[in-house]
Amino acid sequence: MKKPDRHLITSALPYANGPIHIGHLAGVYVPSDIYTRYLRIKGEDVISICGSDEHGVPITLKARKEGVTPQEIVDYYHALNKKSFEDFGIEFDIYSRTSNKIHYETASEFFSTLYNRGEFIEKSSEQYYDTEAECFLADRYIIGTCPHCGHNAAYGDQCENCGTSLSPTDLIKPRSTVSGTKPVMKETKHWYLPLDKYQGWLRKWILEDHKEWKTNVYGQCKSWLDHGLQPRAVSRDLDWGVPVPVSGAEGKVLYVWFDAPIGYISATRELTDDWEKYWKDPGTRMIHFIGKDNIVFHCIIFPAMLKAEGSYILPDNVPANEFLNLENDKISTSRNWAVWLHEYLEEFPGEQDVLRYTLCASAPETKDNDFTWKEFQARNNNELVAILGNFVNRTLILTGNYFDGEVPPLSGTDEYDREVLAEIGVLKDKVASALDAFRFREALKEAMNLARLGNKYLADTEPWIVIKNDREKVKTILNIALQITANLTIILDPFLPFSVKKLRECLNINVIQWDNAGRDDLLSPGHKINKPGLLFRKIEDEEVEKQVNKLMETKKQNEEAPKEAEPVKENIAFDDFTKMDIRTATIIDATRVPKTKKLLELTLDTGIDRRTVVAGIAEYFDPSTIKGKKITVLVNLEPRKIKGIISQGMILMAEEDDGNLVFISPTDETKNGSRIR
RNA sequence: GGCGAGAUAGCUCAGAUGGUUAGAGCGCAGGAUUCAUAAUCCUGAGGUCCCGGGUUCAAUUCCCGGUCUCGCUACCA
Repeated sequence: MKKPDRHLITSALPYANGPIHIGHLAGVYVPSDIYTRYLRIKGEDVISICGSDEHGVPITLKARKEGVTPQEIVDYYHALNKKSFEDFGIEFDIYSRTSNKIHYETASEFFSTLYNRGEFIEKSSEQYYDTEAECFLADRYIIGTCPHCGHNAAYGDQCENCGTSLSPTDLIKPRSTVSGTKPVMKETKHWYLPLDKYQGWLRKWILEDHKEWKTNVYGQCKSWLDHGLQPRAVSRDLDWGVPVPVSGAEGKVLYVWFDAPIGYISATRELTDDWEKYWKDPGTRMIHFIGKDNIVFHCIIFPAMLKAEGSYILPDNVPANEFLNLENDKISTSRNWAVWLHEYLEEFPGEQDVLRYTLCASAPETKDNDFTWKEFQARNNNELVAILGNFVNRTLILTGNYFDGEVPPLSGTDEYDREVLAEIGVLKDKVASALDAFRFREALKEAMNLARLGNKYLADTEPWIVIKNDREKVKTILNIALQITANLTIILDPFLPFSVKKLRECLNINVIQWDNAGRDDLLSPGHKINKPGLLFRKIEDEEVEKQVNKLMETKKQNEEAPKEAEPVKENIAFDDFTKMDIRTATIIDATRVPKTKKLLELTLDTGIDRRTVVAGIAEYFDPSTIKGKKITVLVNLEPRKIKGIISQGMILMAEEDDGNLVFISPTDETKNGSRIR
């Protein structure tokens, strides 16, 4: 492979509606930072780009809920996250944001270029419109009754109660969250990027030219390509975002998926006037660091955009990671189930490297992985303290004790000495080839093996015994141990920048470039080292217990008050109630509806007749166990065809907080068809 | 339901274009050692390589079918 002239590293733009947590770090920012630092210490031309993604509906919703403007929301999280990254040692060359003027300009220009060239399709469709607020309603702005679970505040894209994904037209009794009124369907025009047009070259570019991409990435792309790509809307009716730069497009903005990746470009423009060199010169190698939820955008959609524009380079690789769980549970911002970066930085001051190390050592590279505080403690105490910190400490202390802190000369090596010295170079190459292939866990393990090698070397040569009758030999031994230590400052630099900085101070040396790793003369004889300080401290049981308790407390709170009390629906007239004909009934037969996950076809004896009802309860009940069950049923619901079966009525179910469903059954013996009122 | 990824030692993961005893780190057990934050070093125990078929002289590896986990997607009360 030809060596690139320069590197452009991008890290997924974090969405500015919440703080950064360990899942973000392990999946995206720790690997991207390690990779960037690796290239830097190799002396490569590299820039690392990131910033806040500040548009999109969720931010407008959060703003509305908190009674502030979207700008205030993004200002808050942008500042918080920017500072957290800085404090954590994630060294972006720029951490920009998509509400910047330069981003508006860049995104508008990008759109206009494609627009003028006729790359978009214009299409009109009917969408919900709020006549009072005079605006179109994004899916999330519409709430109504969930057709699945009856939850009366389901969003137009998803019901948060039962997790079902919806479209706004599915909602029963939709209402606008803007004005509270009932929205009407109205025609609106949008622009679409015809992804299908790029299907051919995407297929070749990914499936043939990039077989080296990670299997999860490659497989996901193949799946999309095999399904066939569809045109995708690039605009939305919303007032928060980059306005569509076309006359007659008032009240329309660029869809956030279109504007966000352009954020990489605008951030680069903000960073340097030379930005085109990084984005348009084929000598640049672009790498996107992302999580698995972003694969399709970075491997298919953004490249299609860049290709359509024509003057940009395409990514060379997209090393997407899987997800990180926390103490056996999915990380969730809304459930507060996370280790937040800004909190970690406060609670473990000066210990950035411990988290960097843990997250890298068990990064979700090939499959989802679990973070536990116990493992965090073990990694710190058994590896950072016991292997790395300890080796460095004993070397420096021995040098202090025997040679008054001066590097002794290498005075004659035996075969074992030479083997050990040679091994340094071997390990360096292993670290490099692992990093080149984005295998960060393996790279870190090999880097730590250098410290292991040091410990073994000291144990085998026993300078504390040799000193008694062969001082010359001890000079050689400690020289070698010190050379290993100096090599550690190079090889560990990308992973543990804070500790390596401390170590350099102890050794009284400056940054040494990567290519020098493997050498046995990094420290010259007579060089004075400083008094050693400990690189890492042990983390006590109480500290991790405290963290676990904090999580347990969160869990408890979630269980006790898992939901906001559901608002009581608006009052209805007694007549409305009497319109409903609810009866007791018995389930006579139940079978699964083929090719569905949730549906059961029930045959009921309602006392009036026998009828068929389709119910979405298959996930909770085995058909064979509910036959003969006494239940209640709404019998005069308008019949509806579901999966080709006419459903005549609706079973009444109580839904518990965890989504579990319970039949509403009479507690005493009741004749089928008894009316409920 | 469709698609993608995964399933290997108590835990986290490597690995083999099929071929003697399947590896590493941590944890565990025993030993050595004391320069070092009781830290290190050595040795050892631990695996029906998810299950069932098939191909083969030989399968944990290839093929077919299934189970479970995660994700995307569809259908949907």
